[in-house]
Amino acid sequence: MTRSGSSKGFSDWQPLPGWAPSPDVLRETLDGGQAFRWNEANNIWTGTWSTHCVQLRLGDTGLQWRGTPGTTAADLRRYLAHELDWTALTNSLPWRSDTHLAHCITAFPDLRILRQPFGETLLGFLCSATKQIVQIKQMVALLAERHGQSLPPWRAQLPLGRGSAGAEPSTCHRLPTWSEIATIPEKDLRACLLGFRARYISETATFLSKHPGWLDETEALPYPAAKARLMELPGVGEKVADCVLLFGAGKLEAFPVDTWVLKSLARRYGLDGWKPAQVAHFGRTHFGPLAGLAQQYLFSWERKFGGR
DNA sequence: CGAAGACCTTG
DNA sequence: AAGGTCTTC
Repeated sequence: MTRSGSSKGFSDWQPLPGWAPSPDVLRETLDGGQAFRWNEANNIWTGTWSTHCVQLRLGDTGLQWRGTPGTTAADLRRYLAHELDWTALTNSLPWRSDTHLAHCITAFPDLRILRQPFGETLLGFLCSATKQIVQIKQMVALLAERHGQSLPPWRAQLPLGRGSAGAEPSTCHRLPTWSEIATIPEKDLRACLLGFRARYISETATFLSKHPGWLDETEALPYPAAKARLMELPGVGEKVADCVLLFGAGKLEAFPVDTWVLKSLARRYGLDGWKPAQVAHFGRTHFGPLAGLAQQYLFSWERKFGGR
């Protein structure tokens, strides 16, 4: 390695104009439950999606990035949904008539919704049932490490003897594709700490490998049709389908109702005792066509400040 | 239909 | 109990 400033096969640091989140909001966006493949060390975030591995840091001049060869600024901008005007989108939420929403927005300025690869998002949220983010990240990391292709630029760069065990997680492996997962025995999936989710993932993989194009077609459908189709998959209910469409397809009208959103609406909107389906209906009508973005503000606030 | 239980595993 | 889904009373 002779290029100055590079390490582990990365390019040099480059500015990424157009987004200036605080450290907390950067963390909330990358590691707040939308995605499960970002890890922070020494104020540097390392993340992987598709065949891309990228690092982000907040310097004096703003957000900077570097990536493995083959990863362009355009790849990163797409992942970060950089082409959307998030200030304008947030401004169009009904915060003027909703003081709690206004409060949440103020608490997480510049929060945004990621645009992750559709299939990988599905895999992540199939792992998510009754699990916390740390555990979901653990499962996904094991899947990548044990069953995903390693990303070439990193392989030769890994230190032979690691100083501190586990300091660098599986960020140098891509996730296995659905066709690859279809060939993995269920017991090997369970060995990745998937538990009962292993059967869902295995059956989904079998279906998807027999129906090439099915995922792409689903992603391209309008929200209601896409959601109905996703819910045909084993292990995909309302909540998972909405998460996949919101975080992996840019469908900002999707309004996932998990325990945090349930708590938020019960506590801050007086919807105590309402069931998830009722809360979902309230959310879509009250927050409008960008309900998913509103959901993310409520979710982040409730998790960070709401307690219990 | 709507409310419980089961489903894996770990902190 | 944990960011659910599916099956069964």
